[in-house]
Amino acid sequence: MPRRVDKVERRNRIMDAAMRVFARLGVHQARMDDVAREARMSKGALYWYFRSKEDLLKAILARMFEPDLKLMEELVRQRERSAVERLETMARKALDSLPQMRVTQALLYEFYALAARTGPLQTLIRDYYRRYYELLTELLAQGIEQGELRIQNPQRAAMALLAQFEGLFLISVLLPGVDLHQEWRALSDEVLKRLSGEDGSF
Amino acid sequence: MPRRVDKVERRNRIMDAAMRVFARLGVHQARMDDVAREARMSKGALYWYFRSKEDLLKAILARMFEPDLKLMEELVRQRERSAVERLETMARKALDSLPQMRVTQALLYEFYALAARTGPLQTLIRDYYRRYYELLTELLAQGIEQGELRIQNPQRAAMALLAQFEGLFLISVLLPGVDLHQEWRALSDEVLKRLSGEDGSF
Amino acid sequence: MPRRVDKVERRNRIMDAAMRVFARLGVHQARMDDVAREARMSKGALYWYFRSKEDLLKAILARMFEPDLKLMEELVRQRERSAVERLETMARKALDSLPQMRVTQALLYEFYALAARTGPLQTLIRDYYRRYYELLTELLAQGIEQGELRIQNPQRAAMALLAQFEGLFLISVLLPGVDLHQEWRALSDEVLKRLSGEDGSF
Amino acid sequence: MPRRVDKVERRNRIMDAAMRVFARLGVHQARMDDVAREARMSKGALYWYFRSKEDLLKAILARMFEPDLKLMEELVRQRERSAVERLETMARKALDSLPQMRVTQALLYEFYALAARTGPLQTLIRDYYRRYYELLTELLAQGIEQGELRIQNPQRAAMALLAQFEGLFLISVLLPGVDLHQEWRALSDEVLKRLSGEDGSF
DNA sequence: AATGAATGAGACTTCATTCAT
DNA sequence: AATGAATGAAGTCTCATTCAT
Repeated sequence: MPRRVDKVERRNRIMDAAMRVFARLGVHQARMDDVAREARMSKGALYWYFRSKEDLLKAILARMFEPDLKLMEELVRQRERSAVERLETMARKALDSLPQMRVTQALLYEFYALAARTGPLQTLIRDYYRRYYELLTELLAQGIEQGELRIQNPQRAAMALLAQFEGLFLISVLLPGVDLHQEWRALSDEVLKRLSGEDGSF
Repeated sequence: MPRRVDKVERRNRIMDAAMRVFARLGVHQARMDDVAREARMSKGALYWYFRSKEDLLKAILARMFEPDLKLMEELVRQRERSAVERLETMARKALDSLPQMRVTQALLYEFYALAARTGPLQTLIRDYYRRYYELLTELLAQGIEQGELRIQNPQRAAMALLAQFEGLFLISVLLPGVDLHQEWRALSDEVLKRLSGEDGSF
Repeated sequence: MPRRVDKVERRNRIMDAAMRVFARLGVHQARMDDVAREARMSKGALYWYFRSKEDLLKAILARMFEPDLKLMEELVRQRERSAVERLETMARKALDSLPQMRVTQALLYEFYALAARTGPLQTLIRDYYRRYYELLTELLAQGIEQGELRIQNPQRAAMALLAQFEGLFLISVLLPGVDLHQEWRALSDEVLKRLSGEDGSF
Repeated sequence: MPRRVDKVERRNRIMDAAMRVFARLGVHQARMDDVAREARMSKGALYWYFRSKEDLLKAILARMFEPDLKLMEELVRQRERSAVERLETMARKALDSLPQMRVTQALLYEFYALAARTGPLQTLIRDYYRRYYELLTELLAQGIEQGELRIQNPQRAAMALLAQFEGLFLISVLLPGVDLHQEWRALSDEVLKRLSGEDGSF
């Protein structure tokens, strides 16, 4: 009767620790020793659950993106609901998760840097992002179809939306004084108004 | 009489090489050997012109940001010109430099990742960014003063502008299909219209 | 009443597996994990039956050499039989075991490499080999005594015999085309003839 | 004006050190640190001259085998000389190099163990050995042609010769008391006699 | 008796930096 | 000014062994 451990819990614990360490020191500067110490395990245990540092990084990436994708997929599926309402849900959830995003923001930009460079993670990150973009486009298309949204091109609108939120997020890193929470809410409100508004500014 | 080498030219050559290498491989993955080879020098020579890798990185950072700051400072100084015109100049210059930005985009995100993380470069990057933000705010303030711009808060408007352009830039990395040049122009046009427009959407 | 496992059978199973793995990968490159997998046990179980990897190796070594020694001891004891006949028996048994030797040939040379190097296994291997040599010498001495063999010095003859067979065996590793079985038989025949022949070429 | 060093001398110094260390501890047990210390260099310097441990091992292997091959090639080329005389030269040279062979004997068996096992060095070692075998065969063939040697099959004779000398060499490892020098000379004499003798015992 | 998990010393290799010329 | 060589700390990963159940 061997020692029983919850493999999933173990992997999550390591990923949690690694995210903190990676965010603090940067993916490359962080050593596996640091991760091990943060996870209160030996280095060897890390390698019991993850083949390599890169493997660990990929798992973290997946775990970061998948909940958002899941939410979007769910929202896109709810065709009976109004598109605007669903966009509001989305915006609210994003707002709620902002506090914990702060922790991983550094890590996120690390990932974006990786996305800009040919390498094993580039495709992965871009694939996640593209999927998110496609789902958002579909949601907007549904809104147009239902006559709720006064926009012409759901693809360009989706892109513009992503750009604005990503931009705000990035700015909050570069200009530390920015009150991300407040600006995010303001942007959400305005954008939702414009999407359904008559001026068709998207 | 020994030939005096042009120290500035030498430093620039090294920085050019380093930027290419850093953009290609990432700051951390790139070795000083790679930089030396790209610059067609010995590794030792690098250390004649730069104290360390970090020093080289800082110099590159400075050289990347300073022309933009110089331009902005110049524009802010030209109080006799219309603010909208000066913003147009700014937008056009940015558009012109887009092609070469592509090359160093990866490097830029590397810097942003560094900006998100406590460390010696964080302050430096944020300082540059803050300075740019302040100058843009001042330019907008001049526009308000001159009655050209129909916006309330030049600070928030500056932030929104930066966010939108940074956002678009980032999106173009994450969604490879995006035609950055075209989108950038479209965004510039729209934003300038909104800045001076009656709806006060900023 | 708990089922008692057969310790000896278990140890043999592990040794069999280890021999295959060691032969395939080399003693050093082979990991205890590999042995465990080959033996269809957990790694922990290995350590229930063997104190350490070295211990396992020693046990394998013993099990490889002892049957040959047993046979030789038995033959030496059969003083009533003709020496030539007994040598023939020996040669035939060796020939019969050639096919399975192929499997462990790599391992054998690993052992010989160890025998050439100061270390815990050196003495062990040399002791086995010396014992074998002594028994062969004794057998030859009996043959001389009985007037069957026309050789002067049983020690040198024993050494020469061993050298020739070991040499052939080694050559068959280094020159893959060699038909070991055929050459071995030819050598046996010739050597037996020369041992009892008139020319005293040993 | 950079520091000038003799790269060849440097490589040789490292190889000398590595041979001593490998022979003493075994290829796998020996660490690159050990080699570095023995060569009185830093570990980094080792990697300046050799890409990897395996690379170093290959270079050593080449340096061990090539002089013997060179000698054989030279002898085979000297068609005007009697084959027996040339074989005598060969035997004498081998005898002369015996003392230093002692040092690398352990290493040699390490190599033979590698030759018995699938891997990057197997082909290399076998190729050297095969070349040596072919050259010896050719030399014997010349001897037959010139009517000096009374043997039928130069290939089998070459194989038998190699087997006998390799066997003796191996035995001297396994039975430490053997006087290798004396036995080697005795074997050489006898073999040369038999090669040219009338009994055609090869 | 046996297992799956965990440990941690240590292996090879890399690379920013320094040195001798 | 510049070079090729050298250094050595540190990084990732491995693996014999031990542990808790």
